[in-house]
Amino acid sequence: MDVRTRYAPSPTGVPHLGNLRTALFDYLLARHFGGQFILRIEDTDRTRYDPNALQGLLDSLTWLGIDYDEGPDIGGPFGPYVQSERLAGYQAAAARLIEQGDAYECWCSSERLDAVRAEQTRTKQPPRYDRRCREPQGQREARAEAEAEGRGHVVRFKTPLTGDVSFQDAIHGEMTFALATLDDFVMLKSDGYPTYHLAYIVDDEAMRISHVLRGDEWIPSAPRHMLIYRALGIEPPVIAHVPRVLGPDGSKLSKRHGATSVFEYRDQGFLPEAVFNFLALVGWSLDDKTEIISRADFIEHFSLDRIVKNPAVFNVEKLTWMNGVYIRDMPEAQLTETFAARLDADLPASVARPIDRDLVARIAPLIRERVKLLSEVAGYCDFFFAEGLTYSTDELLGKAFTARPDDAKSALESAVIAIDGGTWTHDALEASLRALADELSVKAGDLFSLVRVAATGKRVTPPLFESMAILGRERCLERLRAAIAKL
RNA sequence: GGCGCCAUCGUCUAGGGGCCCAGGACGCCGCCCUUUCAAGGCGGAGAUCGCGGGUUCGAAUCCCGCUGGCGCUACCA
Repeated sequence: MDVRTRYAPSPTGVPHLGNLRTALFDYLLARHFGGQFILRIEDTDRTRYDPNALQGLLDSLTWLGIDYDEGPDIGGPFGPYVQSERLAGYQAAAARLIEQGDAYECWCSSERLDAVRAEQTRTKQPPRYDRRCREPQGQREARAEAEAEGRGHVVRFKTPLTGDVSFQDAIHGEMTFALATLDDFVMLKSDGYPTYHLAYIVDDEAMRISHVLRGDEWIPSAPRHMLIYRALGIEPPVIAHVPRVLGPDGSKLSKRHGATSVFEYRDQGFLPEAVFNFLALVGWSLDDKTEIISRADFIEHFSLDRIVKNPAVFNVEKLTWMNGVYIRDMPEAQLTETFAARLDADLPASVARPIDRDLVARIAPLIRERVKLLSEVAGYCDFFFAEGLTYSTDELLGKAFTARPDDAKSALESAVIAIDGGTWTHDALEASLRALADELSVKAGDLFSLVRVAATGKRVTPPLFESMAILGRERCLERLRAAIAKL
């Protein structure tokens, strides 16, 4: 069997991490079996439609490196890949179901539906459609009312009143539901658009989808879908209800938990490779110990039966750690390019553009193991680029010299003398300053801190002597003298 | 209210009757390394496997009940 999976998001806003995780599983499954991964846009809800969302959807997949074989922007043999352009198919399916006696027109007004539900809720009855239009008599009356008011109708599925429906879920196993608890759900809305239930089934069939992965909030709807498959004579695809991604408080991941959009993570400086790795590991694992897994290995080893059933809380801390791992493991050329691009965005306008690639290439090895997020890069190395340093005398003196600024001043003066004539290399600088500390009977660390702030304007920096070496003799001495002048 | 899903360290997870008085990772704590901060190394705390029954010589693992969390119950997906 050809494995064909799809990611079928609704263009209603910014792509959500939870959806993307499911998309990732779809992608991995398709690639694992050498099949196809399809992108389909489910824009059947005109009230929530956001014209800007499509681009976001596309961009999020591109950023994560999840490539699809068929989709709205690239076409494919089963297009169009946008549901609003496939209305005829849903309408035909609905018509066929009516003809078969598996569905019927419902002319009830939403006001009546609301009233019915309100009454049911009040009397502690399960709220659901009372099936007025399921009977010819009721339907005639409702239709007359509707036509008098100029309203249209919906098409509802005629759910059998008794019996069970069962289906096999690839993750949960066999599931059985009593039909008596279901109602006659809407398949086609009065605006002629289908609901999800009809639309996805018609499209999956048309697009030869073999596996459906979706959030487990769909489980309660699955029996309806089985009914439609049966009525339409369609062999259901493999269905896998995957656990959802939750916020730290155990509720649905949402805005108030922080970033839910990939773009926010991208902007904070997470690497797509890290997000990919992390996301693939929420709800799935390779074994009992492997955390860092390449895309190729995910594809090689991915399988539905290692997806867990329970929901997962999104753990940004672990993502952040993982991002650091990916930064540390990145090839140097790529690292330089990544850092440079980020610096280009983060460094103040006063720094000349383009950012000096050679300089970044020299700095990158010094800071790579300190950086967990790209957003931290500038903070670690802006002093290499900036001209004027801003720091307070307190910062300069630190704990060691706060009580004796004069000693600090003379120490810096001696430092200038000690290093000015020597060779300007890491080793030479360190040797001179260590000797000086000895000579002054000052702790090496204290002297280094003093020089560090003078040279970089910060108390926390990349390794001092390497930094000074990169800074160069002129700029470094100039900064030390500026520090002396402050004291 | 009805229907359903889920349940192992704070979090992500391994485990599928004896290998588990439960392994790994993040985070946390300590030590080492060390010019700051990291990274790295070593070590530690942290889970009576939600609770109660049952099956079994033996249960985190199988069964039942309960509890809890979550979801669905729309002309949203």
